[in-house]
Amino acid sequence: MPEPIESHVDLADLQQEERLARMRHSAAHVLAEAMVELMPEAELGIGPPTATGFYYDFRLPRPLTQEDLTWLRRRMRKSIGRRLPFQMEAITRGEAEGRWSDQPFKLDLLADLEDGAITQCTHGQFTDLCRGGHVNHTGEIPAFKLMSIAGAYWRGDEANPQLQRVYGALFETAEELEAYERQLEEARKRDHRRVGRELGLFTFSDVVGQGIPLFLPKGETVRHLMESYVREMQERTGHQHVWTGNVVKGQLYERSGHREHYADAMFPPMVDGDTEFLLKPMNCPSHMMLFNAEPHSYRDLPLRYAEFATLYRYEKSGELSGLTRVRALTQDDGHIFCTPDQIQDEFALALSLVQEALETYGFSDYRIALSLPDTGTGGKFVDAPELWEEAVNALRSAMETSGLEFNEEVGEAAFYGPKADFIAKDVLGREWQLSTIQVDFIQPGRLGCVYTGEDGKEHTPILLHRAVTGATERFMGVLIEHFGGAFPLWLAPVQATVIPIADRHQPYADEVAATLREAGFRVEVDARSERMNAKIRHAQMQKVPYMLVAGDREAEAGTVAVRVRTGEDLGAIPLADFIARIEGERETKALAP
RNA sequence: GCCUUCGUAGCUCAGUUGGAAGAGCGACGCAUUCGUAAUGCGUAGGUCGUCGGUUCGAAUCCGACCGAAGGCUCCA
Repeated sequence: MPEPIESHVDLADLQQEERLARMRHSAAHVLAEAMVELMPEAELGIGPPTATGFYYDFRLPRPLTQEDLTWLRRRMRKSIGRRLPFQMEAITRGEAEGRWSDQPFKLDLLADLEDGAITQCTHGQFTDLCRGGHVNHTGEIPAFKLMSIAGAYWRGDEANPQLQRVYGALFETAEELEAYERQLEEARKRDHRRVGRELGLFTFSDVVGQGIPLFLPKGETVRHLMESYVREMQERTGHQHVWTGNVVKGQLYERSGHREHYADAMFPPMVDGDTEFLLKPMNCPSHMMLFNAEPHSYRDLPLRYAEFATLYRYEKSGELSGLTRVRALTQDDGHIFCTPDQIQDEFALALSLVQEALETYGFSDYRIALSLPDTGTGGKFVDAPELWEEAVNALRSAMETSGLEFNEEVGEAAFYGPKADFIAKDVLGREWQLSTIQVDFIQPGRLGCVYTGEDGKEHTPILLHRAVTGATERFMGVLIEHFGGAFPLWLAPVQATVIPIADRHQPYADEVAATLREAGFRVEVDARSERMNAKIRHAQMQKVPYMLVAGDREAEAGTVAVRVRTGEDLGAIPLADFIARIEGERETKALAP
């Protein structure tokens, strides 16, 4: 008879995180119990806690329906009402294999477990292979809701069978659960796909193609401003801008090694006789060819090339998502050719550009991953241990000097070197990689890049790949959600709307607009035959930073009555004073008016 | 790519058992000339995603395709 091994825990004594994890994982057990009752043939996968609840994966004889979720929830409530104790027991491999002989996924899990470390958990009539971490009894499972049904591959691998995953949300109180649902609803309102349509920024066309965003005039204005900002920063820090076209012979990527590593992510080739052309999915090889166009001395280094390059990547259709995952993207790409002892300074310079940009956008909700090779296994990483070590040390040291917090992720490096990625979350909590800085000591050698050293001999440069904001499209998507569409003045596609109160004020409104345009501002006049209230409402919903009301009093005095997007009324201000105010705001790229 | 759900006007959506395609917002026109978040009246706008099938008859049922959303990471 197996021994009970988990003793009573006082939930109140636990850290909230641990307590929630126990509650969520326990709820997953109860879900599995209910599922087995609904469909006795169900094959069970895993049921871990998540950041907002839990899930459980099942292989089932038929697809789940909404009605099933309702039934499962009721059945779970029943178990919870019975306050069934969770009992952990150690069992032998033999016992486990006997119990789950008809449960292939449990047997698969069992194969990875050490003898003596096999435990199971029972509540009521239901027993699951389980490492532990529960509440004492089902009555301690608080407010939860079954949220959605999704497909998920066993162990996340598409070579494995696909299971049905039931997602649940779980919080300690009903109020918190409701707050979570309200927050989801709020997030949907900020979704960049929705805001992008409402503000007339971008669209998609079935006829043009999947994953190819089309930018409307206002969206292109924002794009252009974002890129101009990065261009200005790059010029200021010694980068030279270049341009290398959209199509490249496939042969180049064979030499660089990209074809071997990224073939799946490239559009199929265009064939001309016996030459293949590819839509350019990355710039590095092109920039190396630029480097090779001229002889270089060590005195030229570091040499910093930058390009706003439109790239094409054949992302899987199911992965495409708004502006954050597209097939046509524009990278603010840069390649820095340097000597090995310049790596650390150049990495630090790249870091400072990224930091400056993120700060300008008021962006603080991101994490930094330092991606390192999986030492020992070799595998996809090019074999050059001393170079890897040198590069990893330079990056670590630069990261530490910068004072930024970062996590090291082993095995995540690019095939050509280690890298640091800046990763932000969208409103739905999904993570997207933005800025990136990568060290490359492989490709320059493959593509024959050389410089003449102090010693008069040829040397191979080190290459730094870096993108300040990453892809303009993705960064814009994240920015739209970050600002909820209310861009700071310098970035707003329309910076002010002039609102004539009656038709007779239109000439003055036009005059105001002309003066503002002369000062370089983007201004619209709302000359519709609408009441002022309606025009204000429209400008508010379009998130225009300033509304300038022009009526008799203003026309008489040469002023504008200024309403800020925040709702604040600044009253009548001489036009020249208003211009001075917003010139300052534009100059400093102020986040708030 | 795969799983689930979905596709009706520019947008948000309604459309009963298969029996004459609807609303609000937006657009346009006319009237109104208004002081800080929606003036009134009117008009236009749809191959019901596409193609095929079942049927006397299809937005509705079936199939294929196209597209979109969520998921395929958080290790029993």
